[in-house]
Amino acid sequence: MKTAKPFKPTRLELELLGALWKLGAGSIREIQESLPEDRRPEYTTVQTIVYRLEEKGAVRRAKKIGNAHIFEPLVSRKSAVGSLIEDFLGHFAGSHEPLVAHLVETGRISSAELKEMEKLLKARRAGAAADK
Amino acid sequence: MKTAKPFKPTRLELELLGALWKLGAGSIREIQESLPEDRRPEYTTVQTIVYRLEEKGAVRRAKKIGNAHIFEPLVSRKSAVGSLIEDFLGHFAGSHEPLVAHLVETGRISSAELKEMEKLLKARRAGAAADK
DNA sequence: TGATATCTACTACACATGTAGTTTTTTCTA
DNA sequence: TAGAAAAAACTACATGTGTAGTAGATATCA
Repeated sequence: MKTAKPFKPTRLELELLGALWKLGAGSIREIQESLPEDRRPEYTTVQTIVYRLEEKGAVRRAKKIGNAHIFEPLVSRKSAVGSLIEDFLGHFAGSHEPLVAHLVETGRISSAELKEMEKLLKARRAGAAADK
Repeated sequence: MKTAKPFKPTRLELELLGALWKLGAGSIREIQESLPEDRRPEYTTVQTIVYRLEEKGAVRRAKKIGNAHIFEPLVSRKSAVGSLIEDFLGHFAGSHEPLVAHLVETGRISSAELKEMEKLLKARRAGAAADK
């Protein structure tokens, strides 16, 4: 079971994909307007990025309403975020200790999250042998 | 207490800085040759990157041996890696759950590391009030 | 000291990304 | 149906990054 397309979005691409994941699908205008006012690019900028996402196979034109194309995501948040993380971890080939240490030291991880991680870890260990 | 310069290295820059951190200081040639054979750029490529690191204030010419300049890092691994992580976490503004979940799901974190994190977390909590 | 090796300094270039303007087409609306 | 509004399609451009070549200075060795 391969995870299909490892699409690694750039900062802006992720931002727009985030909007699409929330919206489900939407026009350029809708995408643009769903972005937080502080970092909301011009309409044509959003358009450019969406077109690029289309070229990269990350979104597609689902239908047309009036004269507007409605775009829908073709990659899941999970896979996109996964690619990002994998790529990032590449920087730490070997040990991720600096990463986890930093997360903890800067208070990025709460004890609740740690608990959650423990649970996940246990579950993973339990199912590891049966991994299919 | 501000952490001085938040220098965020690129992939290659980090690679070269890594070499310098290991070496302590070194010439372009030494830096180049200390890189793993598989991804070892041409001498001039290393040179270009080191020059850029110099412009960015991340390294400096410490001295000259023969006709070769010896460069030394001006940023610590900790601060550089910290910047990288901070930047990366920006992608996950809000919740880092996708990140930790991914780390665990892909077996990136061992139970030993989790234990370590718990310890760190406890220490942090204990010292939090006295944070100076 | 002259040839050879090495290094520096400079230049070049393609590709990715962020950013947005201009022109053309389509669709409403008075 | 003509003009306005909206969107599409196309073009442009600066910056950052990876990658490396070339020319000229410098050191070293026979």
